[in-house]
Amino acid sequence: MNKENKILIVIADDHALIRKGLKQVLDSEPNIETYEAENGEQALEFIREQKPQIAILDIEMPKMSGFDVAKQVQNESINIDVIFLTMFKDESLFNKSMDIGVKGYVLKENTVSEIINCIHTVVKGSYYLSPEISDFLIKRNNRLASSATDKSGISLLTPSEKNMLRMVAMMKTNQEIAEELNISIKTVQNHRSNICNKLDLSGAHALLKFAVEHSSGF
Amino acid sequence: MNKENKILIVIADDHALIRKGLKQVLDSEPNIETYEAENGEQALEFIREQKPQIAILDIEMPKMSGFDVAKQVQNESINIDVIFLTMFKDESLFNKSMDIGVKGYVLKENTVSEIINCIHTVVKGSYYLSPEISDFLIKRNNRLASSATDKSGISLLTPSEKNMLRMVAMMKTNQEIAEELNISIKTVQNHRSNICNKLDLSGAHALLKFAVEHSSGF
DNA sequence: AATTTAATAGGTATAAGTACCTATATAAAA
DNA sequence: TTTTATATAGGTACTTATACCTATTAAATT
Repeated sequence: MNKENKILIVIADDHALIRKGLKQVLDSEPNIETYEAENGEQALEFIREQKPQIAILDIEMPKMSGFDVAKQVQNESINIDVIFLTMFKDESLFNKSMDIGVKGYVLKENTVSEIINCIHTVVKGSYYLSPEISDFLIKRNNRLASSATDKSGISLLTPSEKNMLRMVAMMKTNQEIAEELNISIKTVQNHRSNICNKLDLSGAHALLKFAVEHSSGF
Repeated sequence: MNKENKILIVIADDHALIRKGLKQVLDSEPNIETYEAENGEQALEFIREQKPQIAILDIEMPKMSGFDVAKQVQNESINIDVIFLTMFKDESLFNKSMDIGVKGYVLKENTVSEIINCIHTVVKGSYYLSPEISDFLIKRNNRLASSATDKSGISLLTPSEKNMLRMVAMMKTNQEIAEELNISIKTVQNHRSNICNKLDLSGAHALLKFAVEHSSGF
């Protein structure tokens, strides 16, 4: 089954030089067809109309950033793999990118062959990150998996409060927790309230979110 | 302060060809000194006696695997950065490697320049992974169950329903989702209802629980 | 042309969680 | 001994989510 009829790729970067260079590299590949956009708006328009399989987006762009394009694409449930091409090794930017489902994250400082590699990897359904970025990912992973980054305030909690958190993390309802511990549901609610105050949490599901994200740390 | 007096590196691989090639590449770098070992035992012996800063270990080796060397080094609390050089993109092997504190993971199929890059990154205190490997880490991070758990019925969902699930997994409230997508909260509620029916979920937090646990699968 | 699916939006009722209070018994600490 | 921290329980008001309903529009299928 030859399904690679042609991979249609939109390239969005406000620097003509990078855009042209990238286009030249990609055009030398068989089965790849490219379209250029010089800002996010143009890219999004093309994505909506032509439905390319892949979007290679510069993050920093006028009118609409690559980040905004990726978010919008996700909101509209458009089936496209997004690859970010950026100059900055910014950790929080990277984390946000992962949150909105970006499949590839390549640094401009890297070799041109890397972007080809990235495209092939993403087409196969995998993620691709520049190795310099993988450090962030490991840290991110370790943050979720270890109590070393314990500055969250969990140490302020009493034993029963920690126990409560454990059960909240299992997504048990207050009623279920109350029954399991043979205490009143009001007690459970009070514990939750107290925990929220100690951890400075507020709003719907705030505690549940915290509990799930830190479930390894208590 | 010139702290790079010389980086001492031990290379352990049972294939002389790879060993020599690697040595040649590294010796062309300034400030790097190499020692060769043709199996894990030799490598460990050298590590104990000469305390090199970095060990580049093939995982598959006779007598003692690179994996065993890394574990032993960790047990003896020897201060050394371990880089695995391997042929296999094996996910469980990679996960185990992360658990024993390996700092770099490079595939042999990759360019020789990658290993140089890896060494510099590791020396600076960061992690380095071949991009093909970072995919594993992302999956690990997304706390995925295997693709076998894919039988959960997610394939029954429409694109907007999957999108809804993504946002539910981020623990956004219906109100927040509605605002972000510029649709009525009732639409959001209906989507949730439909998803619950399709996935045969019911009860408090059932959807949220599902979404969080399967957040890698959509 | 008729039917189905997807996305949209509304109604009504109930259940669950959050916010902010008070209050008591007990054990540990100042 | 008085104070403080912890675990317990209740009240009240409000917000959010769930469970079933109906219904319209557009797009895709039959």
